[in-house]
Amino acid sequence: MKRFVLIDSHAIIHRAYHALPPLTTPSGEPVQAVYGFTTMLMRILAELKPDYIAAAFDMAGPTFRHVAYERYKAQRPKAPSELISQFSKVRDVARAFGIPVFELQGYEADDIIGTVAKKMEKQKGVETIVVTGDMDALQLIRPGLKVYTMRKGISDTVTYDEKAVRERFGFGPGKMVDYKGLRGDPSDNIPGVKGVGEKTATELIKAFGSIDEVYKALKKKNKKIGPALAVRLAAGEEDAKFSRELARIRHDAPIEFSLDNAVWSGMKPNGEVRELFTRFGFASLLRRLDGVGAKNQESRSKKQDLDKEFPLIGRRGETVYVCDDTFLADPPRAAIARRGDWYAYDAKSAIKLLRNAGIAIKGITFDVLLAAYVAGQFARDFSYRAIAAREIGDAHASPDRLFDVAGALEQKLSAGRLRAIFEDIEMPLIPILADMEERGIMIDRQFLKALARSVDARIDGLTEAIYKSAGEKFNIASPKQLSQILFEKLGLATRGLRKTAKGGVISTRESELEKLRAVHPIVDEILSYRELAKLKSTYIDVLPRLTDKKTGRVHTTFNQAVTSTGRLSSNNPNLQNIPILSETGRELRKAFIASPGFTLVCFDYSQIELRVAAHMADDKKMIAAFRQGLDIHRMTAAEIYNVALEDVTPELRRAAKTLNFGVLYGMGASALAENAGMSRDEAGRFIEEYFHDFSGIREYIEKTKQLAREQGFVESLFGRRRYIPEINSPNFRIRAEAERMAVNMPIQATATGDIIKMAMIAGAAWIKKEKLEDDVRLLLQVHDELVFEMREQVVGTVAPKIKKIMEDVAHLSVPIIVDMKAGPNWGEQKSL
DNA sequence: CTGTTCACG
DNA sequence: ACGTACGTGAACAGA
Repeated sequence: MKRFVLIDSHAIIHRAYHALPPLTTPSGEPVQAVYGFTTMLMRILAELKPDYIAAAFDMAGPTFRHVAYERYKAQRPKAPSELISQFSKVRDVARAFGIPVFELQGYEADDIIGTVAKKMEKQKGVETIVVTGDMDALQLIRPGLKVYTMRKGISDTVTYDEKAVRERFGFGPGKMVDYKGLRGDPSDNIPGVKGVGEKTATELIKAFGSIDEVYKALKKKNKKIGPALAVRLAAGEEDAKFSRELARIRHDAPIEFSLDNAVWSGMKPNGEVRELFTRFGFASLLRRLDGVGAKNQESRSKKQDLDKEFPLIGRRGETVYVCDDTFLADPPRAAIARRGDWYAYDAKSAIKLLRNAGIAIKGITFDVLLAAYVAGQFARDFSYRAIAAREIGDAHASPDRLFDVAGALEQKLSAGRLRAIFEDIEMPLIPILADMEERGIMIDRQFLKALARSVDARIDGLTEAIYKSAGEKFNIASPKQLSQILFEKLGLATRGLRKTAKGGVISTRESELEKLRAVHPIVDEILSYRELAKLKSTYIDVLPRLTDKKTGRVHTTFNQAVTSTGRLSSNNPNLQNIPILSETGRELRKAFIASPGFTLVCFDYSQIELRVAAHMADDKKMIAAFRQGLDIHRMTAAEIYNVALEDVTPELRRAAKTLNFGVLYGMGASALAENAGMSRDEAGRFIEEYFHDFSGIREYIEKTKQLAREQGFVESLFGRRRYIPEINSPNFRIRAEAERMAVNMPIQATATGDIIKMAMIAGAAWIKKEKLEDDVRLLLQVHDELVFEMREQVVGTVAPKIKKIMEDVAHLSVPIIVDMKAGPNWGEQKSL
């Protein structure tokens, strides 16, 4: 089977233009779209290895769509001149590569694509792959035609065939135009039916198959279409049909096309390409050009001199600068340079990038990203550009100025104990996180699939029930529509209900709906629906997509420079907020499994924040309680209610627990009342009593606020800082908010910033010392919890040791206790 | 692109 | 009378 690659240049150019930062040639002309197109082209050539290739372009001037519909793309601002100037450069690149270019006055690139794709239908034995950045092309998919496009940015690519479209949308490629006709597309100014969004359009197409069938059903008063939706559909019939035609890619453009003119016989680095790359400043691509075709994989041995293996970008005395393409971008995604030691911006990314190339880097001593994060000040933006702008006044500093940036930050780390936080905690954590990310955690996809089916069935049932209770169909996921149904149509009482923050609309959040449970059966149904829909769309549907097909593992990214308290955060996917409380949530956790031969072992710090608070506040009563191993919530309840420990009821304990945590965050009487289900007065007395009994905590809160006012920042036990300039704001609300942050930060930072990170480092060091790397692997960190997988036979000896290391990593005036649990997966864990 | 809601610690 | 409990990431609606 031969392969024909058809490039939608226009879409790629737009995508690259928006996805990449503004890169320029040495003479200052914008070229990021050209760069993006070129890297994409080179990747396609390497990855897809085409036998035939062609590129379609737009031509300036109106197209038939403009003639038919004057509002078409009217709202879209005219392309900026920085983009327009890049179109011809991209054409030059395509020509220099020897790729035939197709364009036609009055037609867009995708119409040319459609036409060529149509002609290819008859061509047997040739598979067509359309490369684009535009989901519209999915309508072209058929047996023998796939679409290669980008999920986000330009490097995250995905190939759609018929099956993939069905999985993603629930219907086949042939239905895409009908779908878009209903849904519309704001970015193309395609109206669609007003009031019908992605979800409703999907449901309609799934149920009826096409716009025409939807309207036939509407006329026959099909029960699947509720009254509200029926009104919207009726009003939008013309729009729907017209939008469908706008969305339809044409396949009758008058062009001559023959495969014979599109033969690709491989990349031959020629003078023309070289000349262009030089002119555009594509230094790294120029070097890569030499590698194309000459596949000398063995030369990538680990011992290779880095200078030879990686594109140098400079040398100054003893200093060597290394980079790859991500370093050349502006700002670079990662950077690394050598001056005796290794310096880096985002060392974790650099380590992973180099590792993928078969090169192990050890001994990175200074990460500009983390230094800037630890030095903190008032900054939130830690992009290379922002840091460079702050530290050396040059937002466009190239990576070879890393040392200058590092030098400036080096000074700032002299403040307080910041250097220790940086050198002893953040820097050593880097390789540990890199390992965790690369290792990933195994997912049981069969299990997830089964769970998806059962959750789906329950959602369908609830949807039916809700429509029935409401007397009409509506979008349950829309707070606006839901509010309208609940409070207008069904007339549920709104007294005492909260309004939303900005819109002044009555809130439909869970804590409000909770109050209406007894009033109407629909409330319960909605609550259950919400829970399941959230679980499905956020976790169950997403995890399989992010799971590596070959290894069956998901790889999160731990961000080390985001939070204001020194915590890590996790994204893509976020594995720090996997449900646990609800029954279905726990079910989901069962999908996270240990590798074959391994057991999942979890260690969590028991009430670590409260223990840290007792220590930092030096609160005698609380310290005594922890030392005696008392149930702290029970003890709090006994104290403030003035009852004996054994007389504390579960209700009292629950209220005390809310208070114990609430106080750490500066909770007020009204919030406590709301939360613990008591009156405001009662809550007020409760808090008063609390501070009377735990006077150390009260004094600590006052002292912390005072300190924050005086120095403008607060500190963790180990000297991590958060600057809070708003602490002296004349605005009460802002000041109060700042005070709560000031009180909370030292505790949260000490417990879930410093201590757990120190434990990770100590644990990793021990594992290494004992040469247990193959048997014991840290997989996840969830703020006060570490998740390992351990080979079954070592659990008995290793787990107690890890527990001990975690408990001994810091010495407080109260014991630090770690609870251990183990099991075959994350959902079924038994205490060890 | 913002607001709302909700998952976790 | 009010938005008053801290720290995150993500999906979705609607403009």
